[in-house]
Amino acid sequence: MVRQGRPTITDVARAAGVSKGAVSFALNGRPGVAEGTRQRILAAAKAMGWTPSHRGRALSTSRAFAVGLVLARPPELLGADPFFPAFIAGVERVLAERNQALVLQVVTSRRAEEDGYRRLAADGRVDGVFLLDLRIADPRIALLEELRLPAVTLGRPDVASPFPAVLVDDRPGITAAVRHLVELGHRHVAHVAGPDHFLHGRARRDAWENALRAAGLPPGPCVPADFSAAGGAQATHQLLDLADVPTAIIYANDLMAMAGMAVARERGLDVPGRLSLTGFDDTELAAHISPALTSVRTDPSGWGGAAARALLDLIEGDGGADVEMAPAQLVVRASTAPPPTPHQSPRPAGRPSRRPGRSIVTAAEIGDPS
Amino acid sequence: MVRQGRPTITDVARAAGVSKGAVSFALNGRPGVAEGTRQRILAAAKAMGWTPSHRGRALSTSRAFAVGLVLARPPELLGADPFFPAFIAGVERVLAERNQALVLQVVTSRRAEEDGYRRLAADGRVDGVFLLDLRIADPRIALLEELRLPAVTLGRPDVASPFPAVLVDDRPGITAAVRHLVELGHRHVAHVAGPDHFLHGRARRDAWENALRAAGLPPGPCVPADFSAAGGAQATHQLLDLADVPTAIIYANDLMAMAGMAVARERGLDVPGRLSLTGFDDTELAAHISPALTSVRTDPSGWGGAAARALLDLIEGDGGADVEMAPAQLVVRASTAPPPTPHQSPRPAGRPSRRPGRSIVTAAEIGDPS
DNA sequence: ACCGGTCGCTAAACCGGTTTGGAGAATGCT
DNA sequence: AGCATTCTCCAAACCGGTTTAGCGACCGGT
Repeated sequence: MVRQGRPTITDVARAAGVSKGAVSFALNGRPGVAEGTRQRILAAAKAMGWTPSHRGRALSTSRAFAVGLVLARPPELLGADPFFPAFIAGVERVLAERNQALVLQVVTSRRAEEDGYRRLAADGRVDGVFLLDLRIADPRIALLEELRLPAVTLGRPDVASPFPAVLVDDRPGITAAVRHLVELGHRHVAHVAGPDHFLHGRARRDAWENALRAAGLPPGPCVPADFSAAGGAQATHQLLDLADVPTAIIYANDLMAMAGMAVARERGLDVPGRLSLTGFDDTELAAHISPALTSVRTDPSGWGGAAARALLDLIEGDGGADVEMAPAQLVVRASTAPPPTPHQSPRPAGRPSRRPGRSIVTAAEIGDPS
Repeated sequence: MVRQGRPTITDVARAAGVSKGAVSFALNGRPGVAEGTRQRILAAAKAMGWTPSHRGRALSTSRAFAVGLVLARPPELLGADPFFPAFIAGVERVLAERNQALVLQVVTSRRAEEDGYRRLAADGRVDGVFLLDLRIADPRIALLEELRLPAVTLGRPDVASPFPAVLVDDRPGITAAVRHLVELGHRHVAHVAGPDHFLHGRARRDAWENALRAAGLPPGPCVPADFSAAGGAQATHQLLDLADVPTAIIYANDLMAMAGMAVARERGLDVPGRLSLTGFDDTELAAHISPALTSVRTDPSGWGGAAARALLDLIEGDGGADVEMAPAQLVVRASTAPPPTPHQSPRPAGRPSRRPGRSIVTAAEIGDPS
């Protein structure tokens, strides 16, 4: 009689002439099974192509062998932001090694986001989750605690958090951008920020402000936007309508910077001749627009890998420590140049040299098209 | 004594004074349980906050209550392509309604892709999968058949397929783009295509070729690229290096078109004065670059929703029919204009009027910035 | 009053693993 | 040899649901 369907542990046990328990022990490398028997069992398993049923295992061990990610960005932004796919790719690389799966949830409203976590927890679909896009006084931390759902945050929350964090620091990149512009002679450096309630948006803005102050300059105007191209364009219009037009704008992401570049062009302002622009993310496209966009390179895929490792370690019981990631780096391209009216370049104290060092690299070094 | 952990069906049964079976029947709305008893059971369940364990149910019903998606694009492309996030968002909307989850796998090599499906099937993690980016003679169809994994394809495969398809047709969009350019007077319309092995890349190319022939024009040069900005830039260089430089280029996606626009600018070619360009996807950014990009709008989110519905129906047993989606639409913006040397506009037979009809819309109509 | 059928429910088997308690054999030690 | 210890393995319980077989009560019809 031909057995139909997948073989079960019982079939293997019968074939190897042992009990179910023995097969389980042999498979999981537990002691208490003679080496010869173990080999015989494994051979039988392989012969009949048996893989332990994930469902059976999940039930008996109360584990899901999966982790979750709830994305709560508006759909139009999701598509434009290169962050998530890269992050997820990094996550997957690690998960695949450990035979875990990623359960994704995309929601639009904040209310739905909470439900998303609740459902993930209630269904026991996942053993842990990633917490991205941290917000000021993020309520999700308490929620996850209440749900007893292990988590790893991307960035350090501003509230007490029991969860390990993957420490990403956007500030050095922004600081380097400001310094770069100041060195070029800019004195009116504006900022188009991300939404106020995001911790990372706030961090970029603070870094911009602090770097300007450190250079002895007053922070220029700052207008918060929403990371979308439309928002970037609108913010740029606002800045260029000011009486005292900035000579440089630091955008919180590439998408807004690219839209801003178009706005400048439409208004007849040469970039970088009259206006310098910098982005953030270093999208693939950044190097391929004209002029090529000076941007801050981050490593979302690396973050994803680190976050996945941290989360799995946390779930396994060991780990729980924060992991620090390399700081973001400025990539200098063609969208930045000295300002139009040649100021006496202020040369801030210490005059950071432009050598490609920790936080500034040139386009050529990273293989940009010539 | 306080029960710890989540209540189980046994707890509910005890509380309601009935057997496990009765609770199960009541919950699932099966006949054979008196109305009064049913109410009592449901009340007890609600009182103690019981939700049936997904794991227990999965084991006993041999269902995963989840569907899978294996993404096999190179990482750098994943980030740049707005397709996936939008598709996934559409999928999620439907899955959430039906209390199903999405298991995502991102792989890089084609070998890993096959393993991805095999693992998904072997682990029983999903009840079905989506099949995207169909290729010529796609081997995955046979693989999924062998794995007995229900699937829904996006587009109609070129091989016999037992799976329902969500029929998306990129061709009308490309056809409209060609017609638009021909109407403007272009006679040398080139194409920067996607990779040859993709069915949709091939379809766009065929549409381009056929539309030109239909207009009585010889197909211009066509260079296949890889959907990346770098690829688009390189392809554009190739085209502009030709002795007979085309006056218009149709790109298979926005990303390549944007990179191409930058290349043209760097070479001193005015867009659209000397060269007209069209994209595909209608990325958010397309409307916000300068000049704004004429592009073909698709509806990946709608496709995702339709695909999810089709897949769930297939899994449930009903359904299995193909579902047809609205054709892609051309959105005319500022990157297209009459060619430099004013040809006698050939006015192809029938002279399709430019009224915003089935497959052409103007930027204003879709709320583009003025 | 008897009989056949339907209704409402319970007990138990089942899905496919993991884990525990203990039996029996082999080994070590005196 | 006798006893304690260790090793190897099995049987059975368990995870939390679904599903089947079947039992008793109630119903209407003759």
